Amino acid sequence: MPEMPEVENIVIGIKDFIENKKIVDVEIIKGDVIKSPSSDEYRKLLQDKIIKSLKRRGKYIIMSLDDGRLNIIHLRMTGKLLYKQENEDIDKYSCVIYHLEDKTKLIYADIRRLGTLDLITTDEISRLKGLYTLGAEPLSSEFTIGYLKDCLNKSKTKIKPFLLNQKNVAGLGNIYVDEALAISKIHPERKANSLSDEEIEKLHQAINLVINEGIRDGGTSFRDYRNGLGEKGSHQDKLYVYNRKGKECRFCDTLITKIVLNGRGTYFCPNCQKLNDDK
DNA sequence: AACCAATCCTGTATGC
DNA sequence: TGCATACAGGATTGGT
Ligand SMILES: [Zn+2]
Repeated sequence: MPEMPEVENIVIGIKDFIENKKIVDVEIIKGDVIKSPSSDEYRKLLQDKIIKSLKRRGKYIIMSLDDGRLNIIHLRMTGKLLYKQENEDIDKYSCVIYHLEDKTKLIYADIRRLGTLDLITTDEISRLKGLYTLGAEPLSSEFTIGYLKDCLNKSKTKIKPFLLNQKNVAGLGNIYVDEALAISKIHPERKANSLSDEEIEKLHQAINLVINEGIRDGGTSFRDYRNGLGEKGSHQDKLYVYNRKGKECRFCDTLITKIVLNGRGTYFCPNCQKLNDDK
């Protein structure tokens, strides 16, 4: 469900409410989302710990505890992190509830339960391969045109799967990749290493643009996404191609096409985003 | 090493 | 209505 802008909004929205608060109890309803350690250990290790910080890296949420451990949360497709008063009703799909010292609670809820919770020490981070191998963050000083160009030239795959690979750019997902390719007018099946310098520059700019606007709009809410306070985002109203099959391209009025690429629904304008002979 | 299809899981939409 | 099928903001696994 959530890509970088959605995760960023969740973290920014609730961090000030939970930082420096003590976890008085951990209630485990659906323990299969806890990947490590065991559910019992997870609960015991978090009990009476103080949340020192809540941060984001890629699509991961990193909760630091006062004993140095890290509670690593990944929402995958339908995970939510919700902050509520202790007397408020909880989501039907709640999996884990962190009860805080001030009569509030943080709830991990997940319809499909594809999301993951891992409680680790700092020297165990390399065990979480997905987190350890993340590439540069959009909008960061590390994410330069040169960085993108180097990664692209090392790749033999198509540009869309390249951008979905978190080792290249951290935090992009299916929506924002299609949007960035639409804005930079690049066909999703182009080979990553076939892009011209001009196209790489436009793509770099488009990635930063869609991520920045996604964050500013509070994320994209199609069905499940809500921020940490249960509010919808508004970026779904501004999309150029994603989920717009058969609708008019906002640049040229051609109808948006949908294909399946590496198992992911993929939207593009067949007029603005042409496939050259270098495929 | 790197790519890609299958897989995890449940809910919703669509078609017959 | 009932049932089957496809599909969904993702990442890991295993085969090639
Ligand atoms: Zn167009």
